[in-house]
Amino acid sequence: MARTLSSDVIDRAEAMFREYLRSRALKYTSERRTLLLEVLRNNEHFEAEQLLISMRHAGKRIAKATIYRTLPLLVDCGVVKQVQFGEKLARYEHTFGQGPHDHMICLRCRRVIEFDSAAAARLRETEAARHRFTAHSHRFQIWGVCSQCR
Amino acid sequence: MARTLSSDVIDRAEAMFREYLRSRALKYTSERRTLLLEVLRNNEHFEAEQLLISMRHAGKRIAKATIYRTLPLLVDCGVVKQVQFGEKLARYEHTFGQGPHDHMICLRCRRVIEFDSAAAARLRETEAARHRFTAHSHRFQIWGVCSQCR
DNA sequence: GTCAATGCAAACATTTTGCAACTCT
DNA sequence: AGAGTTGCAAAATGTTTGCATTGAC
Repeated sequence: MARTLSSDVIDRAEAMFREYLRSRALKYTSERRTLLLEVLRNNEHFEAEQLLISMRHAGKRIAKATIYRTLPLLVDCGVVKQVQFGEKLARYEHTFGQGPHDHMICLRCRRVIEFDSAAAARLRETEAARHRFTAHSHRFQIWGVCSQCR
Repeated sequence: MARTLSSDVIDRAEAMFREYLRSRALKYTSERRTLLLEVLRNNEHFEAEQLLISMRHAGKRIAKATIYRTLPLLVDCGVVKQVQFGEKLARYEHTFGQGPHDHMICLRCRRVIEFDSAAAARLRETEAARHRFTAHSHRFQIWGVCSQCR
């Protein structure tokens, strides 16, 4: 779940976030930095409430509203990606883990398996071209049963 | 949006729904039939609230709770599929339109373009096999800008 | 007649918003 | 100093639930 953070990742993420904020005349507050670090510590998929709880545990005070207001900024600057597994709540993952990937979700154990998305990205370009569409991103989710559950 | 319904579609959908209900000792009430017809009249993607409104317009009274309780049944019996475009609310589409397809969503105009999902289905089998996963379904969504918006 | 379904309103969960106090730049 | 940010609580959104009444089989 949490992992040791390489300072390299922190530096790159922080640079992206700061640059984004600066370009829009927004501020890099201590809450935003704290949240950024918390997000990077989460290797798995996380949600707003979870961030609040683990930050509280770590003794960092932050308002829920601030989390909800900051997450879109992190998405916008590319540090975080929204993933959604058909639930109502918003799930996120940071983009400094393994490379581009999509998700398989086991219907039995709810486990999420990540798989390389290179092929899906190629397919997306093919399909986009066919419809004169300019693709920016995609989401490919596969539901089924994982090997352990069979 | 709405269209002329072939009685063939109605018959097939009704058969699926009734059979499903019967097999679980559930009842085919007039509310459920009305909702089924309303769902079939929607060629585009729809949501719970929309169904309520158009039924009210047509003078059919139904409680919101009934809609929320019935939609999962329609999903379960295969008449309806849930599609989700990264919003919080649940969107659906009935399965009697064109064949299996996935969606491209224009970020500018929000238009949704459907495209044949045969290639995506093949890719899903390839990826599933690679991870010893048994795929049941998938969702492939592409975000970008449509031809009209460029 | 029985068991499930309905309507209604209240409860819920998640996310958004208004506003006064505060803090980066 | 000033514009953007925070925290808090209230509001909004979408969905679920409890319960008395109604209706399908």
